Amino acid sequence: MTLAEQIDLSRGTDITPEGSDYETVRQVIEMLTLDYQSQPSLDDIAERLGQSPTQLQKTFTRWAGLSPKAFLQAVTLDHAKRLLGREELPLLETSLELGLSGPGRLHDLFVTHEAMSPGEWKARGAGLTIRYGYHPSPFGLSLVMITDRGLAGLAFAETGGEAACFDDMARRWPNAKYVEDSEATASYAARVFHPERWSAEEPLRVVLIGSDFQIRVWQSLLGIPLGRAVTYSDIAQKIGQPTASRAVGAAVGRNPISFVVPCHRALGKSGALTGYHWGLTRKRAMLGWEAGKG
DNA sequence: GGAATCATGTGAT
DNA sequence: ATCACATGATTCC
Repeated sequence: MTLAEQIDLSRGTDITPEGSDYETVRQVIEMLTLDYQSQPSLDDIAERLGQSPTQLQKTFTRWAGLSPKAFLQAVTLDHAKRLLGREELPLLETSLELGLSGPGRLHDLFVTHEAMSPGEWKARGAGLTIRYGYHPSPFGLSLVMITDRGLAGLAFAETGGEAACFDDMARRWPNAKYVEDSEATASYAARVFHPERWSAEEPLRVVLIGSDFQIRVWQSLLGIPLGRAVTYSDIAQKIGQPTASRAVGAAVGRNPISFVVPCHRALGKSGALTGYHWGLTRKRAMLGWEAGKG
């Protein structure tokens, strides 16, 4: 299925130009990653994509608000290390400090989160109705899942992989009742990828469905401001289990509300992007995209 | 710089 | 019980 067809399929969302640009961005990131030894230039890449460098320039500025050069820099290990920062400020202080510099910098104050009780978690979604729909996004086709308490799931489908994506999500809460309803999910989809539309007055409402440990990890992810990143061991320290960094990695990997709960801002201690449930390319794309917002 | 190896907590089976 | 991990530190080359 082509991207244009996917966008046609989506109902009730505004069709953003960013949505159709992702395919180009994805290919560029993959070429850079696969051929990192040969260091392909922008001209090389444009040629291989059958585009002119000028077209590519336009695509990047439209998609990320960044020139190709700045975008490529944003995707390097050096940049990731900078995101980690040097100083050892506790996360909350850091975010409050950065929050003073303007709207859109803060993450957690503009997202209200509510956790399911342990009992509800153990019931594996029994008694819960989850409505879902597919919508275009800057990072490919997204699957949005909501309950009446808020956004419960956000996932990404590869082209033609909608069913696999749905299964991946539905397995997490196997006893829930699933109803396709993209009219209901459209209002979430319209805001999720526009963090500048989140506000303290009208926060994005999310509901975390997971184990106690997972919820502690996900809450701590919500404290990472735009333009910053933390390591898995930072999170382990923060939740008071300093030797559990690997368990943190596992919990981060099971974050059901990707992007909104910014699990892409968790990196290895070296700055390496050690993994991403929806593909490392997408993690790079998110960090590059955010580099244009900060 | 790797590659190999170890200690490690959580959640699924 | 056992196993797979989106880790990280250490110890070899």
